[in-house]
Parts: sequence; C-alpha cells; structure tokens
Amino acid sequence: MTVEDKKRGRPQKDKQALSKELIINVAKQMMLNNKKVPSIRAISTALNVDAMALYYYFKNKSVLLEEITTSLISDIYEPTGSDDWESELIELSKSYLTILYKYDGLLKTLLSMSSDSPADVFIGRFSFIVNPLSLEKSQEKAFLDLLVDYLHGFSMALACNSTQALALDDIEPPLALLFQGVVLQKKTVANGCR
Amino acid sequence: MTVEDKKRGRPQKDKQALSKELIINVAKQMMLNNKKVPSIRAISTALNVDAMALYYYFKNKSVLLEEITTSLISDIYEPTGSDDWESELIELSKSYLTILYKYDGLLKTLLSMSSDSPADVFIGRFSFIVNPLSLEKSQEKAFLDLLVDYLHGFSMALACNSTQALALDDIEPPLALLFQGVVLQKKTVANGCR
DNA sequence: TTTTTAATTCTACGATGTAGAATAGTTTTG
DNA sequence: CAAAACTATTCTACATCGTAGAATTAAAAA
Repeated sequence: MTVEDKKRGRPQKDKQALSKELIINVAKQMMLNNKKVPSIRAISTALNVDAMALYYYFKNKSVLLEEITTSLISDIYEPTGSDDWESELIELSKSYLTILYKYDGLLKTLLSMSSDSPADVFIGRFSFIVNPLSLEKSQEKAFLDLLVDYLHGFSMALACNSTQALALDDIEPPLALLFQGVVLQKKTVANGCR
Repeated sequence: MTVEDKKRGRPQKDKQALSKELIINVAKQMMLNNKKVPSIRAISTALNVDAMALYYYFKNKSVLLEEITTSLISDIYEPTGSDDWESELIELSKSYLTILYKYDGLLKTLLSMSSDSPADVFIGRFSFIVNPLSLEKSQEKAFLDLLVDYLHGFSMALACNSTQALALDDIEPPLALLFQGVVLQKKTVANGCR
C-alpha cells in the first residue's frame, strides 16, 4: 500500500505492453548494464509487473535464458566472402567473444542448448570461411573443435578475471599458432617437405 | 525435537572431529557423488553439525571452494620426464580434464583464484614437458594459452552436454592438430621449407 | 577462581525460483 | 445477450540458499 497497488487479473486492452520480445529486451539490457544474469524478480520490477507474469511467457527461467541466447545470433559477424580466411576467422572469433563477454553468464545456457544457439551459427560461418582451404573433413572438425572450445575457455577466463580489462586482442597469438598449424600442415602435404 | 537436539556451545574435548580437512573431504566426496557443488547446509548435515559451524573454519563459501580446488592439485598428472612430450602433454591434459569433470562447478572458482590453483600447477608441468622443445618465449605462451583455454572450454562442454558420456579421447584430434602446428613450425624454421 | 578464548547451535533475514490459486478482463459459444 | 471458456495478470506461499549476529558452553590462560 506504499504507492503501487496493481490491479489483479487480465489488464485492459489499451496499454498492455508485455510480450516475449519486451521481456527479452529488458532482460538483455539489464545483462549489459549489470554484467550478470538478472533475477526474475529484478526483470519483473524493471517491467513494473509481478514476477509471476513472466511465467505466462516462459515456462521457466532457463527457457527465458535460452531465448535470450538465441536472440543474440544476429550480432555474430557475417563473413564478407573475402578469401582472406585468417582475417575473417579472427573477426568472427572476436565478435563471438564480444557477445559472450557482454552477456556474461549465458555460456552455460548456450552450451546446454540443443540448437539455434550462437554456437551453431558460429560453426556455420566457420565452415563458410574455411571452405576455400578444402580441408579434409576430420581436419576441419579438429580445427573447429580446437577453435570453439578455445574461445569458450578464453571467454570464461575473461569473465572470471575481473581485475583485467577486456583484452580481446590476446586471442591473436594463439590463433596465429593455430592457423599456422593448419597452413603448414597443408603446405607440407603439398610439397612433400618433412 | 524430532530425535536430534544438539547441545550448544563448544563441544567437549573427546569426540570433536570437525576440522578444515574433514569439511573439505566430505564436501569433495559429495561433489563426486552428486556431480555438483553442495550447499553449505548439505555439507553440514552430512557432518551432523549446524551449518554455521562451517563458518568458523571458512570465511565464506567461496573460500571453502577455493581450498577444495587447491586440494585437488595432487591429482594432476606428474610428468615422468620422458622425452615423448606429446604423450606427456596428452596425459597431463587428460588428468586435468578428469579433475575438472569430476569436480564439476569448480572451474569458475579455479579461474578466479589468484594462485595455488590447479591451473598454475598445470602450467608448471606444461613448461617442464615442453622444455626440450626450446620454443621461443612467445611461442610457448601462445601454445600454453591455446591449450589451457581449449581444455577449459572442452571441460565446460563436457559438463553441459549431460546426454553424452565422458569422451576424454575426443581431445586427441584437436591436440594432434595443435602439436603438429608447433612441430611443423619448428621444422620449417629449421630447414627453410616454405 | 576469574577471565578470555574457542567452537558450537539458534534464530533470523533477504535473495531466489516457482507452484498454485484468485482475479478480472476478453472472446467464444449457445 | 448470457454463460462459458480462455487469457493475462497479481497474490500468497514455500523451499532453498548464503550468512549475519547473538547465545551458549567448554577449554585454556591469567
């Protein structure tokens, strides 16, 4: 009875607002501001709505987080089609890391999602970029696995090392090593050097 | 007033038990059994002690987790000194992953610890194993960074993919790629192949 | 013997996720 | 047009969590 005293029941048709999109957007904004996953109550407060209202739109919190995660896909770097695959991969990696960094706490959600996750999009774009290398299937898989798990690990390290500032460029030497490995492997096979 | 009704105050000298070590050991065992970080209350119940008793030994839960993490160091593979650095690194990596897998939820703790963490021990043993390669400082760092972050990422993937069984061997192709990169890089420099 | 210190339990608070019911509009149906 | 069904919301309540602070009791020191 302080100031607010919301009326129960379905709201009148005029100014209802509240929708999946609104909830997701507000939650995303809170993640950006507070650098952590907000509580259901915090989101609902920001929306000026009862906490349980969110459960009309999402079965539970983890579904909400999954949908937030899915909605991040559009932020992932879109390869230009240039044949400078190394630069393209670096660009892709950095944009992926930036997302994981900005929306801290979503990595676990992302990894436990079966599909529609930014990881899948990452994989698709990786394949596209790396296609001109015409690597063997198994080689490409090893390359990809090493890369994505590396990025996930790096992103966790970023998130935990609160002392350090974001040092995205730190991925370059390891990536360079990785790329050289792939390149040299191909060249070696090609001209018989050993 | 069910059955138990513990006496308050300092216990008599005879059968006190309770110590840092006991708490840590019980907590570790619970992590192994339940595959997750136990709550303070759960640990104290297992110890048949009030929850707040644990706070006499640890400032807060995260300190307890840090000490658990530190205590895992002894489980990390000790290199034999063999000059087969690739096998040694694989062995080291697998033992590290096994720990991270068995004690799920400790990765975050580990990453935010400033020292005495298994990661530091890992780094030390890595350096030892890789020493005969006499890599340049920056090369060795890139190698290490790529490896540890890869392992951390892989371990997260393991922990999240609850459907799959532990597939430690899946790290071998990526590691092979990584190793080949390092090796070929050296050979190339050595005999001028390009 | 008194005082201090050590080791414990009790009570309680503020988060958190969320189940279940009450409520009040809106839409559909007879 | 009234009744029934559905939709979208608030309210109340619970279990769990970490942990602050005080009370309590035994042991150790003075």
